[in-house]
Amino acid sequence: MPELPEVETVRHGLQDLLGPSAVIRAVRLMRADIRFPIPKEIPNKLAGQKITGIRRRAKYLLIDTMAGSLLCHLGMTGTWRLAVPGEEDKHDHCYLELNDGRRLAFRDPRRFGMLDWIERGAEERHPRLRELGVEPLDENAWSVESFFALSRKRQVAVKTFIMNQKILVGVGNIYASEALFRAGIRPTTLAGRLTLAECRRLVPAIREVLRESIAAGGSTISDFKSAGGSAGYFQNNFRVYDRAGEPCPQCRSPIKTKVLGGRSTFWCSTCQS
DNA sequence: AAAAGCCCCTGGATGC
DNA sequence: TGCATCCAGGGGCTTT
Repeated sequence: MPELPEVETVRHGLQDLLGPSAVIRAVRLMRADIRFPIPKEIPNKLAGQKITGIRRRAKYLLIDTMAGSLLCHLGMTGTWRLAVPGEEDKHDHCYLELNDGRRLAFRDPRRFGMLDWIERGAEERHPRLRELGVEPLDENAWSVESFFALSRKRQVAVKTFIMNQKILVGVGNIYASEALFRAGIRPTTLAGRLTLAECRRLVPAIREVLRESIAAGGSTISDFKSAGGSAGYFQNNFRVYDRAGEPCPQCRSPIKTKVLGGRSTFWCSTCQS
């Protein structure tokens, strides 16, 4: 589900829900593992801690306290919601019980998500965070020139390349197709064959589609919701994703689809060369 | 080092 | 209504 805009939407929603002075009274873990084992010390570490901030890094959420951070990846189906009494679910894996009586629930039916504990100051040593590429919306960290340089000699399709979290973070299967359409580049183009001119279109196209989606509250497919419970509407703005056979919004020729690197891919063979 | 394939898991949509 | 099949926002791990 969640690519950068959705994770950012959840982050923002959690921040609004929690406000500046939320305190965790207790943590309940309902299972020992989801994708990976959930550290058993999380309840002890978090009990009594004030939440000092909610951050996003790549597709990860970090719930910060003075003791350390709860690291969370939403996988495909992970959600954080304010729990509604009587709506407990078998896929609720973790509850954060707040001092004000509210309960935040982490629910993840497919269990592709993760929860981990990062001791304060140990963030840059975390094995999952250490290997991540640049934040595409960080104007200082990412540029056309650095992207062009990184792509040299890479024999992988550009769509797979921009979804590689070690290169740049946050772009998943939806926004990869959308950004390449906006840039007029075929998903199957080898990354190493991108011209500088193409990179000059692709870098801003990635930024543009991510920003637009964040502004729309992300894309709601199936049941994605922000932590505050509202749905995003960027799915209404998809130009090619999940539109196989429909007319291209620019030229009316039918949108094509094929599986690339195991993921459904959508493009216009007239507008993208 | 880089690329390709397989795998984890549940549930919804579709077809018979 | 039931059952089988396919597909889904991700990414780690193993093999080539």
